[in-house]
Amino acid sequence: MIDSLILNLEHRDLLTDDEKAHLRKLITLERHFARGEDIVQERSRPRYSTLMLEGFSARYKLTQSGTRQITALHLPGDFVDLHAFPLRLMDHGIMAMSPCRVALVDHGYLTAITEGMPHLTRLFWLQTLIDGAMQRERIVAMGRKSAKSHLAHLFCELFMRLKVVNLTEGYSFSLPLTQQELSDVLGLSIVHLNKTLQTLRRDGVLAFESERVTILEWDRLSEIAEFDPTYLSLQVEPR
Amino acid sequence: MIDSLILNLEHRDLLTDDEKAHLRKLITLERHFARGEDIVQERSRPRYSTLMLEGFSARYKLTQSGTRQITALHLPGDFVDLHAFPLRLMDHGIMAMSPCRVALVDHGYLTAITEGMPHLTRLFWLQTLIDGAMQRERIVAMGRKSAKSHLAHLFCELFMRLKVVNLTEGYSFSLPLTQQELSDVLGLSIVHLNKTLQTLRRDGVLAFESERVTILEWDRLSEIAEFDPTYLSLQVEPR
DNA sequence: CGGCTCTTTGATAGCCTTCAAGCCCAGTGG
DNA sequence: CCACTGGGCTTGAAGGCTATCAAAGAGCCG
Repeated sequence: MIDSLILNLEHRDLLTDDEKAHLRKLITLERHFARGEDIVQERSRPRYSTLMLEGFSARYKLTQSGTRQITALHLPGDFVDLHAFPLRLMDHGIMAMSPCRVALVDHGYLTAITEGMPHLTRLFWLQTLIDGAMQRERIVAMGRKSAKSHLAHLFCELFMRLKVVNLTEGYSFSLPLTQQELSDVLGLSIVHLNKTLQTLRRDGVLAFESERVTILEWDRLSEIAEFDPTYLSLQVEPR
Repeated sequence: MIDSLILNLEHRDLLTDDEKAHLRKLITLERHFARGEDIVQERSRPRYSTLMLEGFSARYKLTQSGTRQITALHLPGDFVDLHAFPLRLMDHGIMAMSPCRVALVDHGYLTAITEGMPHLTRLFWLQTLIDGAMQRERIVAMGRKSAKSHLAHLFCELFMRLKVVNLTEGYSFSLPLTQQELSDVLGLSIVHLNKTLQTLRRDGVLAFESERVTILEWDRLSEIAEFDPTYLSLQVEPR
């Protein structure tokens, strides 16, 4: 159940048995969301944080003109909404991109962790910092890379993150996003996203059909993306 | 000395005298950096975190082709590099954009805070989450707003943040950035940044000369920017 | 008065958006 | 079983925003 979160954390630091036990106690309340449903609404004040157990979700904002920008994608094992704990008031929404199963973790319980389990606190903090690092990569890609490179980068990142939680099969993984949704991640129009995707396919580095991505040539893809996984902090060390 | 950080935190939650006393003890080592100097280098493993006391600094990444993207600007009172504490290995650099005075805070001391001062820990965590919120705003602006709107948004944000630490005079503030540097923040070419800046000047909403910004019409500027300060978490409440 | 960096301007090219329409496919209902 | 329907995908064309190239003005410092 909670295994994905533990996998996520254990890729960054060692966990004691006691800490794992506490993590397992996190999940007292579970909820399901249908594709397209809001998991957390903008301007709400959640009293619990949500942890992804199954499915994909997205952090997003809408502009006045009604366009959408997705600022982050969240996978099983991501503590999606740890942000709401210190932030209190949500400045953005979180939507289920596929059928989702999530755990709701009461903020009172999180407060208790900050008061009694400093190491676990630092690891939770770390998770939100890695979110920040991923956002910085997105900013760099949006500002200084081509659409093709940006898209390649996104696939590289998703592959690495899904691998951590054992959701890859070889160089292939499930990605339940439409091209419209992908374009909202990259900040491109759907037409241009489609054409960019096709250049990657034509180059033979990638296949993407029926919600499944297969990376055909990792080396060329990561070269196109200028992908350097340092920012994902995938090293076990004392934190 | 440490006043700016305290101002920053006190705009988000109440601090006890004991907490303030601990904050004042943070600064044991102070350093100066010249404009253009690296405060923290990419791929380094800092043993201390840096806190801005005076001046502006920028978080940046370079691409293979040598272009630069600035992912965040940091002002006095910003705990710039709290990130390095749980992240350990820097995936980006931090550069002084003006002469800077910074405090170096030993990570051992921060660990002690996470172990003995849970509320202060949550407030430090909050600071990094606000950094994340600002990055999300940048992503939205880069992906779904025009250059003009994005630039206007940056000025709105800087104004609000500088106001918190008493570095504004009326609607005016010092901004020691060249247009080249501004263009690296927005992910635009310097030529286009210049032309965009001039449309804001021509509209009469803003003046920017000799490193000083004056907002002439806040309402119109924030309308152009679609600026909503919610993401800055400028509310005092229990965290 | 140079020499430097920063700013500004003009011209051209290209990436990306928008608009529009056709295609594919799965689900639905007759 | 098959036409119908709707969402998602694909393609083409035209236009606009932004990048690049180039060069001239402006301000500062030695």
